[in-house]
Amino acid sequence: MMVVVTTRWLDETQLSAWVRLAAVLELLPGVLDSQLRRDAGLTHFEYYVLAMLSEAPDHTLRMTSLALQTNATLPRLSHVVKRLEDRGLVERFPCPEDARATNARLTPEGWNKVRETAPGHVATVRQHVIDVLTPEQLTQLNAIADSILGTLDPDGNLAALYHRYDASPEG
Amino acid sequence: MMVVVTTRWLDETQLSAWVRLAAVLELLPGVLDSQLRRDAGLTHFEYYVLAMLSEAPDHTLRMTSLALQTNATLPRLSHVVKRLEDRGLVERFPCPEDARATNARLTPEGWNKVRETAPGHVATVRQHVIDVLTPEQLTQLNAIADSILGTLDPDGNLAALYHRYDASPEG
DNA sequence: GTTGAATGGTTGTCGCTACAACTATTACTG
DNA sequence: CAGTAATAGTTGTAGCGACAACCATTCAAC
Repeated sequence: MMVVVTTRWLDETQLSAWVRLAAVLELLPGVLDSQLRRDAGLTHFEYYVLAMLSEAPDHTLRMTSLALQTNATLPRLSHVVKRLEDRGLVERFPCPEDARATNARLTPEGWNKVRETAPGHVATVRQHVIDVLTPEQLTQLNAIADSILGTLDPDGNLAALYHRYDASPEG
Repeated sequence: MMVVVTTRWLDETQLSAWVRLAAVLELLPGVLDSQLRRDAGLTHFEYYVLAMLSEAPDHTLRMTSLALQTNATLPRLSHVVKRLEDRGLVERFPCPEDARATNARLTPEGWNKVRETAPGHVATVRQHVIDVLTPEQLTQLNAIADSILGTLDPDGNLAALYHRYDASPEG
């Protein structure tokens, strides 16, 4: 028995929306990455890792949680954290409650790095996304991205983060 | 003289929209890549290259044009096309008009590959983007992505593409 | 309380991409 | 019509991420 499934192609509006979204997907990460590399010597992913830690209680997270929140595999995270550790931005220590687990904690230098780096990053996000959209469009984008994430990230693992980094001594 | 520039942080709506968009940026490419790797043995970028060629007159493009349309550096494209050539999906030949230039052309096998692969790719795009949005949202997304691309891709280099691949002998 | 399975991480290897260096052809400039 | 600059592309090297293999610890079963 031969089964033929006819493809539902995209109409003009659908195609147009997808092509544009695909272009954003292709270009925006590179722009964010370039700015961070240039101004802070950090990959976007490295910055993301530091930012997640800076939001966590005691600036500490278990590797597994961190991997989940950053959409990284454990091996990848392990490599990245090792490099950040070599640079003195993060430190690792065994988790007291579970001897299998490892905690990653921001060092004071790492915390400073995040606070120094955040403004430039936010400015870039503003320049290319926030400030080119109307308040109405921002609301729409919220709903649109939310719908898309419904299938991509049903548990909302990546929804944390992106707070403010004030100049106050205590975060 | 010391200059202090106070950062304009994001308000709640802005932050929410950005976090969600960032999550989509992080997750969607992986999903597209996985499907293509699994079902066609192609990277998303490789598929993109083949797709661009399939849209071009005579299924042929100069390396530079192809690089521009796919947002790739020339070295990267050179490596990728070499691999595709080894697999028999693409062939390279010197450009008649300019002896410096190289043309890349889809082979019949490459053209078949694109037509075989397109339906699954479109289905994935539908599943995660098109079909989870209302027609109204698709229109909104069009305008939003357009605004963002205004700063990212002012010349519209990536705006081509994503047509249909019918079963008819001639494309 | 052992045994087997599941969890939490690390390390090693391969493939892909960025960057730099290089070659070859064409376009400017006087 | 030289000589220089700009364009078009390839190749080599280094770094990052995916995947597999591996070790250690905890949990589950009986």
